Amino acid sequence: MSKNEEVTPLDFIRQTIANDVAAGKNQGRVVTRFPPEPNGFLHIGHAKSICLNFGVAGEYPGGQCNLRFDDTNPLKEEDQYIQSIRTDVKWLGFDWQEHLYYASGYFEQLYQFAERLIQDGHAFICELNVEQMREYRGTLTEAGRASPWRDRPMAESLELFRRMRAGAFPEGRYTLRAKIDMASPNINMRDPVIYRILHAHHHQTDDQWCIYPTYDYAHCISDALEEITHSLCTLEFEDHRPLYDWILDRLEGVVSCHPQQIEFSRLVLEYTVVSKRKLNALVRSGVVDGWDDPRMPTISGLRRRGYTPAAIREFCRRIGISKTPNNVELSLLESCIRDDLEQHAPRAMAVLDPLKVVITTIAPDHCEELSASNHPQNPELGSRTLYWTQEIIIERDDFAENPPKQFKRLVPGGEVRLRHAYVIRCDEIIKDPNSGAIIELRCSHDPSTLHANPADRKVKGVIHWLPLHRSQPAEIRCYETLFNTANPDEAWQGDDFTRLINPNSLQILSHCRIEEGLQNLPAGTIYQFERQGYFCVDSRYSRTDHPVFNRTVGLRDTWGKQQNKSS
RNA sequence: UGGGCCGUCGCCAAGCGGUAAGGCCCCGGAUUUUGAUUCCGGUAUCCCCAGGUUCGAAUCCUGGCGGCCCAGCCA
Repeated sequence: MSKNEEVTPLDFIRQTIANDVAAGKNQGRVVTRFPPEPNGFLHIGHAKSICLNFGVAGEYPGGQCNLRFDDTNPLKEEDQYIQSIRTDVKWLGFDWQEHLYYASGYFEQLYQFAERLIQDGHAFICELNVEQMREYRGTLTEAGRASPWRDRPMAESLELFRRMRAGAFPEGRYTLRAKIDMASPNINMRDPVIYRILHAHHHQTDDQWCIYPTYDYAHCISDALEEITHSLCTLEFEDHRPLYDWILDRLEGVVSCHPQQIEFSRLVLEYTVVSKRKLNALVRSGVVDGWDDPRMPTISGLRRRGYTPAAIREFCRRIGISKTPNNVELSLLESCIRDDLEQHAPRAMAVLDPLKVVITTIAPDHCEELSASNHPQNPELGSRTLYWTQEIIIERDDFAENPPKQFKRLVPGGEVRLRHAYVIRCDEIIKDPNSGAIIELRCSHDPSTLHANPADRKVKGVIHWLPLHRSQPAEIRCYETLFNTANPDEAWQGDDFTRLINPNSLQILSHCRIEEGLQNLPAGTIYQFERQGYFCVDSRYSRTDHPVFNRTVGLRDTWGKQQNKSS
């Protein structure tokens, strides 16, 4: 490999898997799974897991990644989430092929295995209620006490378990517990509940069941039944691995596969929260207009904002996989979307805050067709026609009556180039006699400057513009971070999060103008509005007679940065 | 202060006993009809700290310090 080739080193999980494959473990197969619970929308943190699981599987011939809904708690889950999760995973560019599964699809087997555990003396029916169980569990520093039902005869537990399934008892009356070790320093091993009674309708199994397995019990067995080779999950499940292994060890001979669980640290992204509870609170409070609000870190929010699957995948590649507690800067995400859009987004012009300019050197009925390329580096994106007319508009802050140092735009008596058009000189400022506000500029143009720079002088600035009458009105929505603090998760206390909300997170500019031809684009279409940023047609509010664009991300702005520093 | 895990540049992150990759951010400079892009160049004598082993340690050992996770019949 040559020196200047970029080499992405394997993360520790990929190293482990590569070693396993090389050693012929699992007959060299690589099978992973992405196991969301259908109780909410997928977010950027899930994207990390999706990219890892599907990504790794895709790196091996015959590699496979299952999409499995971890639907063991009917109280929290809904079918609509299943649909949105499928949509989002596909949109991200991944394919589970025929491997779509549900933990609920294994309920019968799970039940049979539970009977087996009881028969083997590894599980018992307990009658402690929630409070009692908490008491018996002990604390982090003190061992727990055995349940009085721990030594219930096997046959009695089995009988009770069967009656539980038959619906003979109310919720909470009994639980099935694994018989492990109440003195374990690992609280997960203190006889954890593996089945509970829930008289609830399940979105997949209807009313077939009134007992449901817990995550710890169902997850490892589901993995094993699917012959997962590497079960990748986040760090908070590290303490559950002994239980994962314990259950599969007890079922050896009945379940032939024992996947290896490996944990990695979950994504923490500046200025965002991803807990379902908090995301939900934002939606319910009306601070955002739904799960797909462009300020939300959900996949659907990012999509509506204009983020591309490729950019999100690249982001996940760049953040890497490790066990280090992390706090990724937003600038990394932004860099990924800029890199993608820089190459692919066609260019156009839009004026967000118009200032009228009259070109005094051409006739009122003058309309000249100018050709403008759609991408400075990629001619394949073609070109379009711009109309050079007497009345045009420019961005209000591209003119300064009293310019700051280094200002390269239009100033009284100064010249500036209009992008794809001529060099103009500002000859006169028209102000509102009452307010003193600038309402119009009168400029002359230099006809020799269309595709050439003047020979005798240097014009340093280039600004964007639009013909007043041959442009269209549009609404443009500019976003900032939803929160005013980089670590909203820490700052979030109780449910009073309103003080954490950035009042400028959404700015609606309703008097913008865009090029003709941009008012009837399909939702999601992305353009770069030159000198400003990347914008995409909003999927909820945009209509032909009222185009709405979302600013995905601004262009890198060294001038603005400089200004901020000096002010 | 029970158990588990983690500590390498502002933020991610390689490194696996042979003398600190890369990306993002940042700072210079060149090119530019986007103050964009692109392009060059700069940015850890040091790897949480202290000892030790070794010809040689970010990597091994010992002891500290700091951070995260766990006491749901959630996942």
